[in-house]
Order: sequence, then structure tokens, then C-alpha cells
Amino acid sequence: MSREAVQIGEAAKVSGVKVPTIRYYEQIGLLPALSRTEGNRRTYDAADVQRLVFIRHARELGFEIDAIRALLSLQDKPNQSCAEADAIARARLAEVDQRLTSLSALKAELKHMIEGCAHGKIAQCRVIEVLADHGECRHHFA
Amino acid sequence: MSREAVQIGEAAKVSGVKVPTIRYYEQIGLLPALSRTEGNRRTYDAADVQRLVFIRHARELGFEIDAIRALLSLQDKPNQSCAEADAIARARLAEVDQRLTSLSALKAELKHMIEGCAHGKIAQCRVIEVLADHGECRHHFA
DNA sequence: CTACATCCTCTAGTCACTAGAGGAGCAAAC
DNA sequence: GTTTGCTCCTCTAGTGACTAGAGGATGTAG
Repeated sequence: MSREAVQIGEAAKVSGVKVPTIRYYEQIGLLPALSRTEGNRRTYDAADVQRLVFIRHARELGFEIDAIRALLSLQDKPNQSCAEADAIARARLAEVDQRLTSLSALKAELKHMIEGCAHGKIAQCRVIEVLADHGECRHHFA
Repeated sequence: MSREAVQIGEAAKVSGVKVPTIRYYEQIGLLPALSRTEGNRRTYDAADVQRLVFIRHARELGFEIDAIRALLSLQDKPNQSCAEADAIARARLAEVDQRLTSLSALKAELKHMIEGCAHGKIAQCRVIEVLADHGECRHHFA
């Protein structure tokens, strides 16, 4: 119905992506060429804003721009076979799994640190010790 | 006993921090001024290597350089109160918790996508949808 | 019609590295 | 004793993903 097209400031407010970042995303080709007003201002319709929200979420979750680009390319051609999507999804899943493992370990360590700190001096804290000595950690993070 | 002083390559191998990164850390003052050999080569004793391991772990776990600098400064004056270290740890814990929540949700959706993809088209996958619409997510991440 | 917000482009800065050029030190092989 | 080859040195520049600022155009409200 309504051709609700907003300008960049409103798009930023709604999507949660900052104005210069939106322009940056356009520059690197993460957003398609946008329509402009007479006065050369970018306009964003609902789909564009949706795309921005998607990008923000993915970035917050630690996806790199190239991974997001891949996912977006899938979104743009939704009738293809799933082989490609499957490959991308599996790769991301592996990445996510590894991140989860590392973060769980970190969480345990941080809790431990805070508990240790509750009653003492740094000399008794294990923050540094834990991070310096932590034997079973994984070297390759992401 | 042994004044085991190694050169940068060995220090890198043992600590898991790359050679140029070690030099970079020295440059930004994360490592103290190092002793050099006659031929101007950096030498690292056990404590230096320990410090590098500590830094690597902290970086892998998502600590920023400034946070690490703070922790190291605490390490260097270990008789002070823990308040500062505690604050740093608590801040990280909150962030890590949030990240864990988001990643768990994403993992579920990626699994769902892979399952869904086994028999269908991308149109039936929910990853993109989920990332675009995810309502209960938090905007302010770090 | 003048203020003022919002937009435009462009360049440069940030963080935490990473890569490369060009050269010196040092150990062993010929 | 010199040549091969490895590790090291400094220095500059490049990366990813933004972020900040200059300087100017547009669009709206009083």
C-alpha cells in the first residue's frame, strides 16, 4: 500500500545502524544502489530498512561482512537449490559453535574471577593467573 | 636457575603470539622495554613469555587492549584492592552473557535452516527471517 | 527570507593488527 | 673464508569495519 520511503536519518533510527555506517555499507556494496530524491538524498523503503536490521543483527552476532554478503545473496535469490545455503549455514554453525565454546569458558573464568575478588586483594585474585595459565583453552578462536 | 632468554621467534612459538604482533605490543607499551643482545635482538625471559600468553588469552576472550593494560597494571602492583579488576571482570561478564544468549538463538536457527534445507528451497529457511525480525534482541551490545 | 536541521561528498583517523621492502646478524656448508 | 640461508631489525603501508570532521547543498518552519 503505502510507499513509505524514509531518508537516511529515519532509516538509521529505525534500523539501529548509524548514518555513516549505512553510507559505508552502500559504498562497499552491501546495500544495493538506492533511489534518490530530486535533491540527491537517499531514500529507503521497508525492504531496505529490513536489510539494515538484518545486517545489524548479523554484525552483532559476530558475522563478518563477507559472511553477511553471502547470506544476503541467498536472500536475493530464494528459489535456488539449497546446496549453497546449506554450505554457508554449516560453515556459520561451526563458527558459532566454536564461539559458544570459547565464550562459555570465558564466562566460567569471569565468574571465578569475581568470586575470588570478593574477599581479597589482587594478589589473591586469579584473573591474571587464570588467563596466563589456562591450559585447556583453545588457541584458534575464530 | 637458568636465565633462559629466548629470541622473538621462540617467544612467538611458545606464547602463541605472532612475531609482528609481539613487536606491535612492545611499540604500544603493552610489553616493557626489553633487553637486547649485542646484535640488537630482543630477548624474552620466562616472565615476558608469561605476559605474552596472558595477553593472548585475554585477547582471544575478547578483552580490549586497554582492559588488558589495566589488568597488567594490576598485576604489576598486586597489593592494591581488587575493586578495579572486579569492575572489569563484571563488565565483561555481562557482555559475554548477552553474546551467549544471542549465539545460542542463532545456533538453533542455523540448525533449523540446515535441516530445512535438506529437502527444500531457501525460501523455507528461517535464518534470514530470524536475523531480520528478531524482536527481543538487545540493541546495545558492548 | 533567513535560520536551522538534515543531507551530500570527501578525506582522514581509529583499533589491532598484518604484510612487505630492504637490510643486518649469525650459524653451518662448501 | 665466503656463500647460503635463516632469523632478526626498522620502517612504511594496508586491512576491516567503521567513525569523525570539513565544507557545501537541500528542505522546512517561522
